Amino acid sequence: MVQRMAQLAKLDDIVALCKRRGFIFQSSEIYGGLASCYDYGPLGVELKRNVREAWWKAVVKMRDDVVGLDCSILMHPLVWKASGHADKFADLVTVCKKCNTRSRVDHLADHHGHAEEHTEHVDIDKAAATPHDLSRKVCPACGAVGQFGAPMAFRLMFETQMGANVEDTMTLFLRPETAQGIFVNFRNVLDTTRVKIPFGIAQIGKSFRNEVTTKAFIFRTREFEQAELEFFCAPGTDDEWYEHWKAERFRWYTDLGIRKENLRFREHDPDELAHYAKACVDVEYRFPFGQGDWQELEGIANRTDYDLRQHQRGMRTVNDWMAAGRDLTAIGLKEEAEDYLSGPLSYFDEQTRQRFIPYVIEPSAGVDRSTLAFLVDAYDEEEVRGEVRNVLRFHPALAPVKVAIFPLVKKDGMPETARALYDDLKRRYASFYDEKGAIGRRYRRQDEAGTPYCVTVDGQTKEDGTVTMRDRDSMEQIRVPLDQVRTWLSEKLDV
RNA sequence: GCGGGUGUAGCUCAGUGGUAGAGCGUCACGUUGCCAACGUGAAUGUCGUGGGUUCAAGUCCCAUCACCCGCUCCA
Repeated sequence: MVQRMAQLAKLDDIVALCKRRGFIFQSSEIYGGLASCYDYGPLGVELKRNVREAWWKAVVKMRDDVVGLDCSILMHPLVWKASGHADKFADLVTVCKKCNTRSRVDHLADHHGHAEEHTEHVDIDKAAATPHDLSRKVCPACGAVGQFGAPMAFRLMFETQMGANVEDTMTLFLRPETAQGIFVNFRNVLDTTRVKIPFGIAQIGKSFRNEVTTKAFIFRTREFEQAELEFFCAPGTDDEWYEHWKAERFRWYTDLGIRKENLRFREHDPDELAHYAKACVDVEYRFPFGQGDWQELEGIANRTDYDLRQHQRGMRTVNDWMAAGRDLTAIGLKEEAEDYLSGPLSYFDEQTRQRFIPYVIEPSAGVDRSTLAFLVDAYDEEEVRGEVRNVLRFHPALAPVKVAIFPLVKKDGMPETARALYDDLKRRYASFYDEKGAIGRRYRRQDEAGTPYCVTVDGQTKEDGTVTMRDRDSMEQIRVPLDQVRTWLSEKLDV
């Protein structure tokens, strides 16, 4: 219990620090805020960019078998029919008046065990308007019969309208995941980049989900950023690649400074798996909120050949959709073709002379969640001479500012020398110059922003050409020749 | 959506129906010169928002927004 309180206090401290130092603000704050939405301030935007770049470097740049992509957020409505989101992302939910438990209407059974059939083509407005007889349904939580409130409709995808002319506007969805943009471009990439299976396509971008509840600061928000890789491989090699990406992705977090004891895998039980997934594991971080919960940072799934097969069905449904007046709820996906294995999204392997639908291993990471985890894990308070020192022990690659440059005092030519050094360093590293106030205060301010190194030009600089190099974590200082500062930093920072 | 809690300066928080406060931080000047130093001064408030009660509301009442905790939900 004591530990739990400490953890709760810790998240509060981090939220306060985020606000105080300009990492993360509530969205639309001066208007009273907008639920579940957050803005990244000057330091936060640098941190988040660094997280993205670290991911892109590890997943795309450092590999010969992965290429990048950046898709539009708005896509053809049938994409979401094929992916299953258009149906599964719209539910009717009711609340048991007795125990206040929420259940999906289509999951409720009466005491004979008959669940209402899950209709595949849900028009949420029609479904909400249709009377539902729940008088004999049993609450799965408390067993009460017929104690349900009126069903509430949930739209789990955001909708928007495309077209300025009211008469030919089309309802579109904001993507609930970036993955589908990759599947939809599989053929394009294959035809234009000379990639050969096994290979992956990576993308970082915003996604949107109308979560029923949001949670814990930026952990679960309705607008969020994903970093996703779809790695295409031959059936039969998928288990191997699944293990490969599990190891790669776990190591990415620990290489960037997440402590191993705060990170773990959680393998999904077979009955927990989505119907198309052969295996799925979450990379979880022990966040200091809730009960000190392990919470998902990233899911790594073996999605088999499901997605590409679904999109082959989707492609064949376009005419039906047009004929139905572009009404997504009025149609069903075309059945899978008999020769689907040689369909438009199949792959021909020249070595084995075989054609197949590739299997997909999908590491899907939450950028905002990772950013929060890096913040939480880096956060430290320590007592120095009776004072609390707040320090963010970021990995150099993630630190928003890499180096701060100070003149010890604002006279005797020190500002000029320091300024010249700053002008040189900023071309290579995110740098910060400060000549105001006591030196100790300037150091501490940088500790709180997570800046790994501070360089101070002092009286000795004029005499022997050296400056003080101060280390964030140990607070130790060494002297480095002015003209070797850049080299010295590159050894420490370019890791 | 339900239950509990919170909302006052940039941050942390005091504030008995009767003049809007403190500490920290920020800024300026001076001093000092390597770890949140000192002195002097300054700026900073839709008291979350909107109604109501009252001679008078930060304080009481109603509604609403946001955040936190617990349920619930969770491609």
